[in-house]
Amino acid sequence: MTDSTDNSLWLRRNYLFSGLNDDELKIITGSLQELNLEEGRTLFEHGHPADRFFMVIEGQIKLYRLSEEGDEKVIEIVRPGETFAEAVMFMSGKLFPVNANALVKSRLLAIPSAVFKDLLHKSPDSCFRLMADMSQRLHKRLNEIDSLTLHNATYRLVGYLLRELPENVLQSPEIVLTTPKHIIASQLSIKPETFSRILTRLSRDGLIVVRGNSIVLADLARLRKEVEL
Amino acid sequence: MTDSTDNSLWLRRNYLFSGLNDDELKIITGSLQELNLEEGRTLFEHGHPADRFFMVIEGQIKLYRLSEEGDEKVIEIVRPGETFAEAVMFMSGKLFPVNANALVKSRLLAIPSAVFKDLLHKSPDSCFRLMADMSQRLHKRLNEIDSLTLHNATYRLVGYLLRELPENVLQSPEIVLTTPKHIIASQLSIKPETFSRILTRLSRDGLIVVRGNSIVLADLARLRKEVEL
DNA sequence: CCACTGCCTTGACCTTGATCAAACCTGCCA
DNA sequence: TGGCAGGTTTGATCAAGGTCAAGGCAGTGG
Repeated sequence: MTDSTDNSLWLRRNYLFSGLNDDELKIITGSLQELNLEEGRTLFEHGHPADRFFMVIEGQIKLYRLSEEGDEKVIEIVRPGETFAEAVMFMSGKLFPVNANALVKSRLLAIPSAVFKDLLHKSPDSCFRLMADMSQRLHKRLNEIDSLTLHNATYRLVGYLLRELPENVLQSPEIVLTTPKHIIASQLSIKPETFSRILTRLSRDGLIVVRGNSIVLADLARLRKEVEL
Repeated sequence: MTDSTDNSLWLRRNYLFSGLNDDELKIITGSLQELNLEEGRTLFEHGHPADRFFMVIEGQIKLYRLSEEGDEKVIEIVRPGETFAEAVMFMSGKLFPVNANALVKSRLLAIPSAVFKDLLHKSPDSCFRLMADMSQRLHKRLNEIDSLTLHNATYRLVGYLLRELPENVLQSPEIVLTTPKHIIASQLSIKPETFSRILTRLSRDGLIVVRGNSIVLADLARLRKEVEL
């Protein structure tokens, strides 16, 4: 059952909307649209006009770019609770800068930019939240450029594994990949073959143990050293 | 002679401050600090606390990252009229995400984040300007990631040349490099040797004519085709 | 006017990761 | 249950761009 109460709960949970009062929230929930996407369906395409942004409720949305030859670079996998394309409304032209499609059956909320913008106009506080959000994204992109230019494929992969590790390191350091390996590879700008080879090398050296989608970080200390130096 | 009148002119000229009324502008000009940097001097370092952001009045500021081994990746060259590090004030931690130093003798204005933030609190309009600014930067970074992962060194270099070309294509399509070639190379994530080799190849093929810092784009049509396909 | 320094170019060689091709799983559905 | 499809692994080879080393070419200051 998805009613607007559910939706406001989802919104509330996200930092972007956490400062809104009940009236403001009602304006948003009243204006938003629920979308259901089957696996593989396209949400929008690079260069198309954008008049709304999105929050994922369920599933996974793949944001990616294509080269002229059709090569795909995955920019991000958006997961439940997260928003995307909210910065587009401030771009001149307001065109989506990436393609988006559903990696698996997904449910999302579409928030009309105009409605949200109205709200921002009246609430510097919400502006500040959005700016915090944007500066964080900016920082993430900077770090990606850094790791693409200053570091090699192994570094990127090990960095990814360590970031995937939940906070409480106490329990057994196991990661379960929730996305096909070739998608993760593309996010890291590595070809699937190379991705696989790096995993087998790390296994051979005893740093990790791979079984299917499960990767146990067997030697955290050495893995950490790998990305520090 | 640099007085506060001069400074407000510089500010006014930048989109970020263009919406401020005279009182607001006076608050800023009253709080800002002028900095003079000799060639090669460091303005700030990656990871250091940030409580202000900057506008370049004169000179060139190099923003860059360093790897553990000391390799340098130039993120951006900031030129007169442009601001930088204004997004940092919204990051948790508020640490500079890059290093900054003066490529040549430079003069800049330092704007205290707290003062500007106060102003933003009272002016959604200014917030919108800043958000436009940030979303544009976000887009630029995305395009850089795109060209790093989906395109090769020649593509990046040709793209750079075409972007450097002034709007009025009528006049002779000559570019004068205002920065040492190895700095441009680093911006494009190319080694100086490779940069040089690509230039000589493009020359040999008749696409450009290089003489020192001057590059004439001799065959615009073919150059454009190079980046489209 | 010379020599020093920093930048750029050129050449020979090397390394990382890409490409191409084939085999291998594993889950799914007929 | 058998076969098909998608994803993954493995092997052999390739190529783009990096590395190392040596010269060349200014511009600058003594």
